[in-house]
Amino acid sequence: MRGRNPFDGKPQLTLRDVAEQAGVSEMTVSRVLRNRGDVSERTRARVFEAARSLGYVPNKIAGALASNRVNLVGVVIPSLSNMVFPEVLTGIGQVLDETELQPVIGTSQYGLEREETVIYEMLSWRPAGLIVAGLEHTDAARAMMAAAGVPVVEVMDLDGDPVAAAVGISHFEAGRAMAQEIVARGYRRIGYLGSSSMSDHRAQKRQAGFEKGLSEAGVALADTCFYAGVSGFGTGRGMTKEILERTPDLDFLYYNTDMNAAGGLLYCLEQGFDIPNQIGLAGFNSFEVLDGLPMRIATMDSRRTDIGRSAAEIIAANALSDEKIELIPEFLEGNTVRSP
Amino acid sequence: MRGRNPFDGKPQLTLRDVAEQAGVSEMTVSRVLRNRGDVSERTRARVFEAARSLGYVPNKIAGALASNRVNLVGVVIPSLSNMVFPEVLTGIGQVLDETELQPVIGTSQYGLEREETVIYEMLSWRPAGLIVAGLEHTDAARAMMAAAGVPVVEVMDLDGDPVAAAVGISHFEAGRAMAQEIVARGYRRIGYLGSSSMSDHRAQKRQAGFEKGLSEAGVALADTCFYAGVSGFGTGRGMTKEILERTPDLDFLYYNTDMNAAGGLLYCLEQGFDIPNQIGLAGFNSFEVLDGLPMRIATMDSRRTDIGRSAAEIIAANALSDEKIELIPEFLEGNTVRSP
DNA sequence: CTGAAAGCGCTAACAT
DNA sequence: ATGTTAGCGCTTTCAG
Repeated sequence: MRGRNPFDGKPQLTLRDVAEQAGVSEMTVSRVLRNRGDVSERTRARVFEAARSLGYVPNKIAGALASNRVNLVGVVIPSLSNMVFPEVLTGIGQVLDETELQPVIGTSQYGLEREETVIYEMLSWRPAGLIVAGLEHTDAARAMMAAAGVPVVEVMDLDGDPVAAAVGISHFEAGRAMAQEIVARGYRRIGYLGSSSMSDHRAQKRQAGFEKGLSEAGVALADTCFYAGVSGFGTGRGMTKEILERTPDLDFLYYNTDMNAAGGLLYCLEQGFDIPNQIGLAGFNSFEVLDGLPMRIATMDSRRTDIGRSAAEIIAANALSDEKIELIPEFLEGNTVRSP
Repeated sequence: MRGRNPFDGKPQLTLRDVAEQAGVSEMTVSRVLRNRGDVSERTRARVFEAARSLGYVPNKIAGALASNRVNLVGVVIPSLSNMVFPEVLTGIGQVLDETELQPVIGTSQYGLEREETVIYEMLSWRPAGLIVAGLEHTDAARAMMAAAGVPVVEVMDLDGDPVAAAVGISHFEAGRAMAQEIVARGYRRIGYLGSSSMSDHRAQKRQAGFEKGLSEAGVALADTCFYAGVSGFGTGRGMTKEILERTPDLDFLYYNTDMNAAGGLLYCLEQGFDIPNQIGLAGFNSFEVLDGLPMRIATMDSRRTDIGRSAAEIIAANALSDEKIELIPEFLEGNTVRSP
């Protein structure tokens, strides 16, 4: 019985019921309820009254089938627990709220197989568009996206080969730019702290770009530290303690996210380190919630809301485009790095 | 053209196409693709191959209309930006992942009118169930929920009059219990710091319960401080500074959420206050991300994941129940309060 | 094990 | 300004 609707025995109200109640045809009711075509004011009022009094709720399934229109936009992200994704959704929502379109969210839990399933399920509802986080997908998922017949936008990342349109930043370049900033400020004994998960492709790319940037400046990464599990103050604190005990002469710590950096910052302050002189810190992802820490962590704003807005605009324009929109992350100096 | 599907000119594949390709009837294809009824192994293989090679994606809209079944569960929450709601979604997801059901998320942005619209839109897709955060709704929304004909569960809160089933905690009692803990630990000059928004009904209830608990112990709230906007370290820090400058002899600060409490904690530590002796702090909502702060904030776990799981179980059982499930929040002592 | 017919509730297109 | 007709793509039901 699972998933049975409506509850057996309680038939749903149809246009016909409203039409009878109002003494007009189904078609007229349909027009009134959708504000289509000319209907006399008198009839309008009668229909609305009939619908209201019966508690009629239209059946969008039937409407969608008949009209071949669905006002849903599928959005596939890895998770809602990582704050970056709700922020992308905020941007999407800002734009779609101005339209008839509604986002429908699905999560892949960082699994490519699962992502494929979610995309398949979403497309089976024939949405008006699809927004998918990241560029890494199974072949089948890419094929579905390519054949969707509606606007598809991949978001967050531009380091790779998008199926269709894409909006994001280059995480590789973001890492590289951070390396340049750090080296320019005189740091030389640099550690990287990040996730051991291979599924965080964007963090991987930042790390690669970071190492590239360092090596271009003739600096080698002095040490790395990885964690399994979720980012957070405890994680950042633990990693920081570990890497500094192993390599005490580090003068800079670059974290995969500000959440971990915040934990590291608190640890370093407790240890009495002189930040940013003795040791500097930087993260990624500028989280508003962290304003109010004892120091402002140097970071790079990944422009998540802008990315969401931009992707939603492509969908709203019903543009079957394959344009790539590269946003440039903003370096926020904070006060955990020395001046250049 | 907005919302038009599929893209004009690219007709969607139908069962008929697959049937022709496989040389069987539409009905047989339908059976194979849904694993229904007996189909010979040979036919199955042929059909799967045909579907795969064509890249066929079933049309759930047509399927839902014909079968009167929809495997979607509507979930209406105020926002995704406040971490408590994604955590409820996590619990819902854990349970629904074991079934055919899929959550579809809608946000009300803390607006009752908007919530009504979202509920209406969701019900118009004839979902298999509906989960709505909170007990405060417009009359129209309550009427729709009552007449939905599918399981409806209100979550998070039990202080009020649910339409049907409800799972949550009593925020009033949570506030009251916290007051008792604080008074039992000898604090007497107590301040409350929270949101000025009337839309956060649950925080309002906690505050009311808190004041009730204090007055039962013969203690009056010494001061209050409210903010507009979002919770975060900066907000908590700012409120804390303000209330302590105005009422320097406070010996306890109770915050509406751990996020604000964390900002307050950092401020108090910087000021050199002796926590928990000179001043104690407590919040609400135990966020894992905060593990790793210099001290563990006393708080109450609002059992958000359990709430989500429990609500999803009612939906998954297709139970048109009106049972109320009260979960009891757990007091977590941390080390920002004295021992009793 | 497979197929044919009927229709889900609504809307596009064409009347009037 | 309103009504009529014919499906949308699928599943249910009933026949074989």
